[in-house]
Amino acid sequence: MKVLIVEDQERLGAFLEQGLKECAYTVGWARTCASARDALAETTYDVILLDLGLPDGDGIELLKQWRASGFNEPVLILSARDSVADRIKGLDVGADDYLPKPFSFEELLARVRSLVRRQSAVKNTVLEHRGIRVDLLSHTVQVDGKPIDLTSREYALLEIFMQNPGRILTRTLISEKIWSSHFDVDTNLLDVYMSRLRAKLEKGGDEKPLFKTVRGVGYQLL
Amino acid sequence: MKVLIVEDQERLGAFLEQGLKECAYTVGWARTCASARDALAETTYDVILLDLGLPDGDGIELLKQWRASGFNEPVLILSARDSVADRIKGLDVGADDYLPKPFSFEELLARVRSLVRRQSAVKNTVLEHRGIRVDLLSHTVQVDGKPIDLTSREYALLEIFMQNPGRILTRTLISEKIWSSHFDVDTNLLDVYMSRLRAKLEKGGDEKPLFKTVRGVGYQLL
DNA sequence: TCGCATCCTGAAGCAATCCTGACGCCTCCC
DNA sequence: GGGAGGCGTCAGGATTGCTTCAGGATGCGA
Repeated sequence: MKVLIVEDQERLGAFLEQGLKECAYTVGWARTCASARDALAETTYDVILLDLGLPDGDGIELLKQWRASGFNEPVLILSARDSVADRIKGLDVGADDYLPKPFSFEELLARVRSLVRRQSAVKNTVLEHRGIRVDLLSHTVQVDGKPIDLTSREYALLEIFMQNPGRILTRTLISEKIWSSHFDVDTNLLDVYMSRLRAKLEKGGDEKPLFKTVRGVGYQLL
Repeated sequence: MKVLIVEDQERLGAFLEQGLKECAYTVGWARTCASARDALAETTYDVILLDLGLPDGDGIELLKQWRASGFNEPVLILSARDSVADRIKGLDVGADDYLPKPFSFEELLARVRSLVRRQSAVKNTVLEHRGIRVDLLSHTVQVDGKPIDLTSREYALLEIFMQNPGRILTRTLISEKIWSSHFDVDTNLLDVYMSRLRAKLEKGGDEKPLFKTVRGVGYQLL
């Protein structure tokens, strides 16, 4: 799950970045309108946190342009301006939510979750498949009821598969989601992590393996 | 006192809303599973009234997911299904009470009051977990009956964990609660206090440690 | 069946993160 | 004014996860 922070204040930005990373979001951070545009041109994000007072232009204008050009990811406006008029204006030009500063991080998290959920309609908080349980909120994993320790990379990888059981996921697709856009192709990092996941998830028996390797293409969660 | 009604029948919902409002409850009303999830993500409620037959999913499933993700507000199931099996199923997945339709509003009120009382009774006095006793009123702590001296920071930290045993709490979330909001990210204050807490609370033996550190994320009270 | 491309996986270096003892500053209290 | 205790900072060492690498295994086309 990827979040783009558009915020020029160093402190607040760092705080948000850190906090969201801890919750296993992939985080991008743009400090200006210009770099926000660049960031969105490069990859897609699931949610955008948009501060209004930016050094090189107004966030409202930016949002208006985005919406005009058919861009429809959910946008959550963070702003010190909290008059009703500002709120209405923000929502009018296409923001999905409006959070006045100062806010508690907990509340921000709740709203981000709500936006993500709304976007992907019936997305569950718990994914279950072949005895594997992934709790998207607490980021915990169980296999046949037994809790399994995964590192954050391993978890991210597993989540992608659990969101798409049965589907063949290409290496590029996976790598892009886990290691952000410009991923070095000449590495076997993905292989290594697949190996670790299998080691941690697959039970001893000679059952059907969990992951199928599709040569030259990617992997598939069976 | 806040109550969330999850009910798709317009008539009954309106009736409940009206009745509860008259009794000075703050009332939220969700007509679908999806909006119930949103509502809970946004704020906390003191009691949830949950109807089972919802247009976009089963209430039982919803409740199961909530409980799985560590959500523990009291839930009162309202249902036309009243076989003993249904009752057991509901209570099994974590409902606190079960009220078969049709019911008198009088009775509903009584049960809501009872749930609120039960919860706040538990909430306001003492938290206990793995031999640790935290008295929220006097701010005193005991481990296996022996009183432990904690400084106020240490106590605040412990209280947060005791309010959420088993849940992974991110560093940002904790820091935000203990220190001001928008906490400085580049400090190891939290680490230091975790270290102090462990030193004071964990007993010599080689038992399961009390706190688990989740690298890059936060800590968890086991 | 051979040879090549691809994949698997253990080992090891590296970097980030975490732990913890030491210390200085501050406030409160005597 | 002096002492005690709490708070926050710092730094070195320990730990853990991330990444790279290399050698072997496996699959696939010729």
